[in-house]
Amino acid sequence: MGRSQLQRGGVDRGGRFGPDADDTGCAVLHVDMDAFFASVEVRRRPELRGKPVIVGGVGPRGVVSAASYQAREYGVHSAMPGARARRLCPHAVFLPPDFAAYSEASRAVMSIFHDVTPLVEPLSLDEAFLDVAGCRRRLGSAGQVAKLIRRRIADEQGLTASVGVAATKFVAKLASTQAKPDGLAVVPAAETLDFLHPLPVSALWGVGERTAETLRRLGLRTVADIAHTPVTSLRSALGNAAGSHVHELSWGRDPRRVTPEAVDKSIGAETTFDVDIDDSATLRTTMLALAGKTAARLRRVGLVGRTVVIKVRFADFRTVTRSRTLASPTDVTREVFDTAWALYEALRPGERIRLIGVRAENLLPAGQASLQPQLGAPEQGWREADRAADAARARFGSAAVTPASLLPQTDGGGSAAPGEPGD
DNA sequence: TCTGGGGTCCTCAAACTC
DNA sequence: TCTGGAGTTTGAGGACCC
Repeated sequence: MGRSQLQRGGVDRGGRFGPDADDTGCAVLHVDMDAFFASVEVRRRPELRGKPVIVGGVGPRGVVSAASYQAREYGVHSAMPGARARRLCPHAVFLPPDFAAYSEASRAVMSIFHDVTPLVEPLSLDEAFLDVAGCRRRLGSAGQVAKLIRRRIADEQGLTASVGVAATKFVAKLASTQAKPDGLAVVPAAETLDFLHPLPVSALWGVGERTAETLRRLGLRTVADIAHTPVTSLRSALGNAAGSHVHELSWGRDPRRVTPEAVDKSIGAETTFDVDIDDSATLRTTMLALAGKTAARLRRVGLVGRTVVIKVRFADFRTVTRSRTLASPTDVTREVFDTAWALYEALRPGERIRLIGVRAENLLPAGQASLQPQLGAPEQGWREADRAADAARARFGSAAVTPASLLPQTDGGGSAAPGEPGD
């Protein structure tokens, strides 16, 4: 999903880069499910087949999470505000996201990948890289493996996927975008630059709206333009890392391997209020719920965080963050909340607030961390309370344990209701 | 047009350490 | 003892991705 609409054209899907192109030297597959969330909804409600279906965009400030190809014909795409999507396609079926269903479908698709190779690197629920170099004797060339995977996903899951086959991750990803929907594109290793150079700069990974505008001001419009610009000029325009990065990609150089296990760098939760608020009690209650959700997720995956970050977005969409690094890492709701709230109190914005968020960074495995209570703080008691609450929730459901301060109140204010508070 | 929620990575400045 | 410089850590912000 995402940017698929912006880099079409110029590629001959049936010929040079079609499903039967020469796949010598290609070992990387990028598999991307087509309109995944919308397709899962259509699969369980066949009466929606052929209709514009939009997942997300249902609340007053919601945005589109996924749109079926019928909805995309009206210009609807992901990340578009729901109100705009409704104007463009008023007869579309709008559905709230059901992440449990999408996760289940994702697990089924990923298990097909794991039947093929252990070298699977998921990027999100609906896409993954696969290294199929070791499959040749058992299953055939990369192109043949791609066809097999597409067929199994269709037969066993009733869903369609697009697959890109190339020598590198980055080119495989571009190829799958070109193949959409329900297609297969193979970029022969020897023809990588012919594939790459006509594409717009925005096709490059890491080039978003801002960077594309900077490059446009330099007169750089295509990947070929970037390739033929001195890397020093790119570095001075974009910064060292980004300048070198786009220059390397423009020559098809991408040394990253397919790496199966990714380590979490941060875990957090945030919520946007239906209406901007300045009521301290609502903010505090919401912050407690977000801290609880964050700490519960840390405990579930066995991690602790050393740095607590809060994010505050004001009514005018300005966003600030504040962070504090603790003396020892934590997964205790109370400690996450106390730190987050202290950061908020120090900020004391005095403006109406649109969004707040809590995040834990500098993560490490709970087993490796020395979890020491702060001076004077009964942390052990809080940790035990968290564990008991986790156990109760596991047994009786997420609503089984709720801090008193999160029980329904009669005042108005925000409508945020993040799940899994902690205490 | 009016912008979600989950993240990663990079840059820069200031503080700190050696 | 003071000082400067280099390297590291922390904090904040921004761009980007799905």
